[in-house]
Amino acid sequence: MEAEGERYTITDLAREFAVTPRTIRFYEAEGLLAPERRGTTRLYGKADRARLAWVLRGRAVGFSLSDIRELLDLYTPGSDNRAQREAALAKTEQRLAALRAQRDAIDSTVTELEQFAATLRSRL
Amino acid sequence: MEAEGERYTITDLAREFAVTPRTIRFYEAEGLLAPERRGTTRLYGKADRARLAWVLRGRAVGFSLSDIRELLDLYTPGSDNRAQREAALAKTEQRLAALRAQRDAIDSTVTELEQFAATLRSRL
DNA sequence: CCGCCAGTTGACGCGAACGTAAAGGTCATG
DNA sequence: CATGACCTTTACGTTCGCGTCAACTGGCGG
Repeated sequence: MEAEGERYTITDLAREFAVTPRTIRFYEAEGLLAPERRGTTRLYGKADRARLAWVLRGRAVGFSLSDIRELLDLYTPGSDNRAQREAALAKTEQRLAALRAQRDAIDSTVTELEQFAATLRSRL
Repeated sequence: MEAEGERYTITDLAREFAVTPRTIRFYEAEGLLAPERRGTTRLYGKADRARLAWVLRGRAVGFSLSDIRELLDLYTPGSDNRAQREAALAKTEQRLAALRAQRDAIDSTVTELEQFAATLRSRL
């Protein structure tokens, strides 16, 4: 089976995710994407689209591109020996801890901004 | 009253918040801090300390330094006419919306990473 | 007075994440 | 066949957030 399904051009994805084609090519140069080619033109499938979505959400939560590459590499099992899986688990849990801390920081900031907004409204 | 209270040196604050003095000076150059001087040496008070804490938490949630400066400027009322307060309120609520969106992104990512961690553990 | 530490101001450097030409290939359409 | 739309690569430019000297200035202990 030759992976039937939607194919997207680079500008399709760029529009859908509100980034520039340049950005998508840059992610490919960084090893985050690897679309097929028809000639020289890139052709993206469902999986590529999902990876791109992952990358962009990673970026939205503050991950660096190399962070994201690392996580994506964990997702795609590769040669699966025990030590590698344990390392992957450890790294994943580190990320989780950092994310929860970040969410706490966001919550504090939100609370503070809400109070500030309230006092602003009260003075109108 | 001459604002009695603790005074901190730059390295005091640097240690307390786990940043380098260079970082603190940089924030001052960016207009985020404005400590007193005894001669040329910087002296930080409680308010400066609080501002620094704000800056660092802002950075932790992904704000740029100019974002942070903007928010700090809103906090310090300045010349308080009605239009300005309404603008401040609008900007504050934009920030709030962005922060909530970011928290949602974090929650999604956390959920996904948790599932991934679970499958990793099940394969050990 | 000497050395040393802690502070200061430039000024240049750097990695990350793209933007922005410059120069060209390919394909449809009039 | 020429024009335009869309794709490509190569390569240099830019912004942000500091790091890293370099060179200097007090203040303090011995």
